[in-house]
Amino acid sequence: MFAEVATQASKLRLRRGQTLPLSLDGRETAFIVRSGALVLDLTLPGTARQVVDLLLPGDVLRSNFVPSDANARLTSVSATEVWRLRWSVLKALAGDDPALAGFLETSMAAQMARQALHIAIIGRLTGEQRVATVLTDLALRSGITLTAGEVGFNMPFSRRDIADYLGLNPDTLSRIVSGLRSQGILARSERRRTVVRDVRGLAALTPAAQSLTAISDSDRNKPAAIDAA
Amino acid sequence: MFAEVATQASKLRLRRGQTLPLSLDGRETAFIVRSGALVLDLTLPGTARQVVDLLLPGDVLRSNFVPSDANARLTSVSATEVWRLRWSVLKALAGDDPALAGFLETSMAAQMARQALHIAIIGRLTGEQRVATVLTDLALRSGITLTAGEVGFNMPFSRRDIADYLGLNPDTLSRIVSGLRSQGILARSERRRTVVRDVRGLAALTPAAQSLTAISDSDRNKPAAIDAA
DNA sequence: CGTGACCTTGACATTTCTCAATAATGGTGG
DNA sequence: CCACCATTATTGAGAAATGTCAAGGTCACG
Repeated sequence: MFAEVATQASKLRLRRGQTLPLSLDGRETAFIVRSGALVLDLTLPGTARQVVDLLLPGDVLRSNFVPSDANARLTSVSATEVWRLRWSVLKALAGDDPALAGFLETSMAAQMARQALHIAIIGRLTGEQRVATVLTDLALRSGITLTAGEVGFNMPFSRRDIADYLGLNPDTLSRIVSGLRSQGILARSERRRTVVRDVRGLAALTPAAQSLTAISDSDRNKPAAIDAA
Repeated sequence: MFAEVATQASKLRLRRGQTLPLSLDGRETAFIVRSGALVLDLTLPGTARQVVDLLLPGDVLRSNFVPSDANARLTSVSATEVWRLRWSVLKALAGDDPALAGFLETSMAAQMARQALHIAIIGRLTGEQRVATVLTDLALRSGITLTAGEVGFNMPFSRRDIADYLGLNPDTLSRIVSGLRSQGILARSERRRTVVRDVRGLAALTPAAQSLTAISDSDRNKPAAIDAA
């Protein structure tokens, strides 16, 4: 379904750490993540940065989804392929292709719902609950079952990225992760990879487990996932 | 521009405290706030509720903007008029009316941007900064200038609503508000009304002042505001 | 004029942050 | 392939912010 989009988009290949400008010559821009991972962050004056979204393959971002004036950045955290095009162009394509229009609308609604959940997570969960939540989320979105109860996934995000996503300090996050390891929930894993030893135990720690599963299930039907599979 | 929508929507009049179901017979629903104020909240199992959005006249909400499985509620906090219709119907109307389509798209992008800001506020600001932020926001969105530097606005939201919006507890919020009063930034005001004595002083307390002003300025151009004026 | 909801405030508990020291990791040039 | 360096991660101790609990006050409404 992305064939038409592919002809119109610039295909950007980014290395770890590269930052993309959010808008091109002041006009609204759309980004489609094809592979790798990026973070969208926002830094209010005088405060620590806040990661607003972790973007994985299939995610769509519009520059207007970010407060226009704010100091927002889109940064790749691994080798990444991103398609970029003017929003007006993508919208025109969607006008001719109901499947694409539906995909964009669903994707956007899902993103909004995800943001709402993110607010509840940051606003109301304890540190440990937040960490359990993001790990569960990543496991659902990009995990591979290793053995019964064990799931592994790539972890392109640094401690700082995850901490900033959760509204915690890196120090606090590190302590919490150590705690999860000593509880036997996480394995002592390599740098850019996480292994969850006890998926049920992890899920039991997060009040959002059910919501995440629901979002994940509805995502499985989305064209991008099928397209990528 | 809402003439056509008006013929299709059910016009709901709610009293303070009434809760609306978010979806009608399982299908996606759209709400347009015409007067009054509502809160959209979300409660993860075993945690305090989190208010995800404060809805004021002109705001548009779609039921899919909320995690489907989550325990979400839309509650009126004052006498309110809300238009409700199926999203499919509203979408069809937008298909025939580019102005409406544009309005919906802008409104949605603004809402997403607002959510992103909300995440940064909850994730990274101190209690006092959060309170200053929400007061500035309300002053910009619904305030009336009284004298130079003084702005008044209706405050339909309870302490609990605001606390839940900011991810604080009501006790802490109350302490912070008392502190702002003793600093001379807020006036000792009536129950459902707030008077800001020193708008500049208040704005100086929030790192998000500039972002809020930017959003507010772009909002002034939106049809609903003009329409309501 | 009594009742319940909402708000304020104090004392204390808990969580998270800050700062600093140390360790581990990954990339680079010799 | 190794030594070095910058970056990232871990951990401890103490500080600061926020939460919890409890008591009392205020307000609106019947």
